[in-house]
Amino acid sequence: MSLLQQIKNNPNTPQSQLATALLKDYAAITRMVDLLVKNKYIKRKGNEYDRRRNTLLLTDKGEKTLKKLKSVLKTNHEIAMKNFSNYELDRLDKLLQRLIVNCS
Amino acid sequence: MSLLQQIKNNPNTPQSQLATALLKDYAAITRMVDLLVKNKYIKRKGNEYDRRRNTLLLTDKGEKTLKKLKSVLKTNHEIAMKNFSNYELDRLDKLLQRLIVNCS
DNA sequence: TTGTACTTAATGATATATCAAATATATTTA
DNA sequence: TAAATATATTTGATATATCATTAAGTACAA
Repeated sequence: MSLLQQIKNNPNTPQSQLATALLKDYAAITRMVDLLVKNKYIKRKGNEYDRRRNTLLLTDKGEKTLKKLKSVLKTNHEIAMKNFSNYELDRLDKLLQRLIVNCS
Repeated sequence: MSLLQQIKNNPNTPQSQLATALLKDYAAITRMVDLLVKNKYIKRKGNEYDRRRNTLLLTDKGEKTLKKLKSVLKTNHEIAMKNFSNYELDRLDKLLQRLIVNCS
């Protein structure tokens, strides 16, 4: 999902950057892209200016699926956040941020 | 680690229970046990009363490693929890519990 | 007792991740 | 500009997880 979204936002995002965004390594991204291409969610095109790179384009199927995914994820998010006030959400966020800082 | 600890606490814990504890499936446990046996952290013995089951025993190597692991994990825990008061910890715990309930 | 259903663990097929090495292209430098 | 270096992606070997199936043992009712 985030992969499709990222690709949609910028078809020229280098895969290295996708890897960072998804917390995976390059190879994992290559293989995810392979799968998405194989299942016709995206198309791989050569990048015009740097022939090492790929330009990745969502197909119609990819666009449709992304829309559906978004709606499902929105619902899930609402379910997860049920009965949380903005204040509590902020509190949780801050506590987790501190945990992350401690661990890094 | 939790696997070694569980085994140490009760060599007769059925592997299904280990699976639940580690949030893995049976097959994963079988393979982890295989690996631990192969690398001589534990020994597999037949269970006296139910021949389908295994009794798993820590070797000396397993015991030693568990001790080291514990100390490392303790340190990590302290690092992660640095500057958290008991109150904050409780707060975090409660918020996360609610999240879990919402999602289940 | 025997036949049926349930449990426990192991295995096979497959999916997805990593690390290390290879490949292809771009960029820098001598 | 040629050679060295750097960057982007892919590929191969391997690790670890899952699901579905199988095998072996147990329990228990007819």
